[in-house]
Formats: sequence, structure tokens, C-alpha cells
Amino acid sequence: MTIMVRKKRQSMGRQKIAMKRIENEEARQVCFSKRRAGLFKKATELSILCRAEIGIVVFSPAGKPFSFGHPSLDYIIRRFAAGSNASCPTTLTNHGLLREGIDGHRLQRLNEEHAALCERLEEARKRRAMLEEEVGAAGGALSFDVKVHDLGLEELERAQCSLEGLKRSVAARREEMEMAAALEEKVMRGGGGGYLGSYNGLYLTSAAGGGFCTQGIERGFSIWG
Amino acid sequence: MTIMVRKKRQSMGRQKIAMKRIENEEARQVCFSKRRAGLFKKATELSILCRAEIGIVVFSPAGKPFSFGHPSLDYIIRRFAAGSNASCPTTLTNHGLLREGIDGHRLQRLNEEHAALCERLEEARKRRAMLEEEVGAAGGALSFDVKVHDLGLEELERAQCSLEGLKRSVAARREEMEMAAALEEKVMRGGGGGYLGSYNGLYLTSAAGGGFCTQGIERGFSIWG
DNA sequence: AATGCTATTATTAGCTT
DNA sequence: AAAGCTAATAATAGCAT
Repeated sequence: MTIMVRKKRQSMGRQKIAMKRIENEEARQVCFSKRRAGLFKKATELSILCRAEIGIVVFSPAGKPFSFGHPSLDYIIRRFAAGSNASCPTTLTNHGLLREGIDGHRLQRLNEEHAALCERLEEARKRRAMLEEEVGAAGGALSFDVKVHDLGLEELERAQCSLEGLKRSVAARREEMEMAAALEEKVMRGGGGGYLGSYNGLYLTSAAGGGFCTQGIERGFSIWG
Repeated sequence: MTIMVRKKRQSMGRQKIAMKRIENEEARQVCFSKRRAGLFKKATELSILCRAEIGIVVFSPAGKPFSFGHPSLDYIIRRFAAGSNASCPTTLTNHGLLREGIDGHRLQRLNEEHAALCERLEEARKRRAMLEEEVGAAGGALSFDVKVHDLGLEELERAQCSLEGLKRSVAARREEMEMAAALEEKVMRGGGGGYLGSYNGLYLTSAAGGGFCTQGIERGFSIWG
């Protein structure tokens, strides 16, 4: 006799919730984490799909700040402020900020992290180069060797058109990637040996698709501690 | 005799879309409107459910600014700016490593963004790896030396499919590169010519009265031309 | 706190009006 | 271009790990 072992329902699934403050503190915290992530994801998608520029600041119930920015929060705030100031006579000027030096140890860690990233970046660049070669070969072969043959004209035309477009698309992307790489090199060169040397007010705007989000950090600098 | 009157399918329903810029201008605009509304709704829910304080600024592809704020955008920006400067003691400890001092907030932000970017880089790498696998599975992968004119339609379609995957792979790589470039920018740029000062005296006309959303106000410029 | 798991609810792409 | 519709995809509440 067959015994049906029915798993107990593993989850009630998503339940509808009332739109009011979640009283349970733990549940509220979990909800905040998940929904903040969801919000930032939505923002990322909006920025990519529509080329929108977005800045978000969220203070958690505990008062921790989280931010998202594409291309950067600084950019968004400045742009917004500039627009808002259009009717405001006051100009945005440097008011002479308080400054503090960077703790040496933290600085060293930043450097190390940066170096590691550079390595990975180099890896990625090599892989990209390989792919480009492959794509170039494929595109060439396909677009040049296609001839009207046994295939129906209609299908062939469709295929050709599609592949041609693809080739151009890939070519465009390659160009962009090369430009990005070149730009990077420029920046790197400017930095000399370590990245510290390039704190000279470089201002590059990234056309990147995503955005930057920061995880809320306490007022101290215990980022990696 | 029973006559089955079948309504023509009234809608294809939601279709999956690729995460890249929507090329069709009209579709992009519609998508922006809908998704901006969705984003603001999500923000509202987060603020209510978790008592979070949130500020959002979005520039439409046409350059129109939209904002959301709870309790108000002005409040959020001021709090963010204040928090940023709060950790900036009067102490001036220049170790001589830097030509220009970096205030605490900048360092903190650098750290946060650096960490966030590391995550994104990792994500991008995974996504690319998956795409590459997909390309491999699509059949034959990168050996496109075959004579296309000898292929049957079915095989040609497979080739197309494979190339499509390849294209996405390249796109992913491009994204990765752009992100990496952005990372360089973030880490590299330092003193930044003093825009930090703008945090001190933000004169933001509160576009979001009482903590809600503003529908775009015309501003004088657009970077997308 | 974070991650994984689904059964659900929520959002939205492509149309139509 | 704004609003509604519907069939899909996407997000996530409640649990378990």
C-alpha cells in the first residue's frame, strides 16, 4: 500500500498585512531590512530601465542612515539643490569645513582593499578581452558568410537582420568598454603609485547602470571593524 | 448546439523584460511614470510600517525632478547633512599623507560606498558567470566558424539564441566594467573642489511640503539634452 | 542579524480606451 | 499621456535555519 507522506505545509506564504506600524520590534526590524533592500532594488531598476537619476536617504527606526545614489548621492543632492536654488539668490559655496586627517591604519586598509579590487578588475578585463575576440570572430563569420541559399528568403532576411543588429550592438558595447577602460587607465595613471596621490579633485561622472547604496553605519568609523 | 464564444485574449499580461535601458521612448516614459509611483508607494509603506524616515529625489529621463519625503525632504536632507557633520570634531589631524584633508563624513562615505561596490562587483561577477554558462549551454557556444549558409533554420535559430546569450554576457561585462570604473572614480576622487561645503548651508526650498511627493517642477536644464 | 523557503499578495508590461 | 485591464512576473510575510 502506498503511503502518502504529505509534508506539513512548510509556510503560510505571504500574508496580507495592515498598513500601520508593526508593533513587534523584531518583526519590524526584519521588515525594514527586507523592504529597504527592495526599495533600493526598485530604484536601481528604475535608474537602469529609464536612465533616471535617483538619490535616496533612509533613516532606520534605530536612526541609522542608509543611502542610495545614482550616479551618486552627492550628485543628486547637488543637482536638486541647484534646481531649487534657481529662485534662491544664495549661492552654494564652501563654508570652510572642519577637516580631520585620516587615521593611518584605516587608510592602509583602504589601500589594501583597493589593491585587491584592482587585481580583480584586471582579471575581469582579461576575460572581457577574450570574449570580445570571440564575439568579433563570430560576428564576422556570421555576417559575411551568410548567403541566400536553401533557406527561405524571409527567414534568412530575418536572421541576417537580427545578427547584423547584434553585431553592431556588440561592437558598440565593445567601444564603450574600451572607452571605460581607457578612462580608468587615465585615472589610474594620474594616481601614480598609490591611489592616495590622486586626491586632487578628479571629477568623473559615471554612466554606470546601477547605483551606489551604502549600508547604514554608526557615526564612528567602524565600517570593517 | 453550443456555441463557444471565446473572447480573444485581451492581454498578454506582464512580460519579462531585460534589465537594460528601454529603447522605445514612449515605453520608457510610461515605465518611468509607473515605476516612480511604485517606488514612492514602497517608500510610503516602509515609512509607515517601520517608522522609517525617508527622502527620495528622482530626475526623470527628461530631467524633471520628483521628490518624496517623510516627514519632509527638507528634514531628511538636513538630518543627513547634520549627521554627516556631527562626527566631525574640531581636531585637525593631518598626517601629511594627504595634500587635502578629508573630513570624517567623506571618509565614512568612501568606506561605505567602497564596501557597497565590492558587493555589487561580486554580484556582477556571479551574474556574468551564469550568463556565460548559459551561452555554453545554448549549444556550440563560441565556435561560430561554421558556414552559416549550410545551417538549417533550426540550427540558425540556435545560433541566434546563442549569440543573444553572448550579447547579454557582453552587456553584463560592460556593466561590470562601468561599475568598476565608477569604483575607481569613487575611491580616486578626493577633496573634490569643495562641494562638501554645500552640505553646510543647504538652502533647499522644500519642494515636498509636509512630507509627501512632488510632481516634477520644470527646471532649466537637462543633462540628456 | 542574515539567508532560504514558499504561498500568497503586489506590481507591472503590453494592450486598450 | 493618462487611466484601466489582465496575465504574467516580482516581492515578501511568516517560518525555519
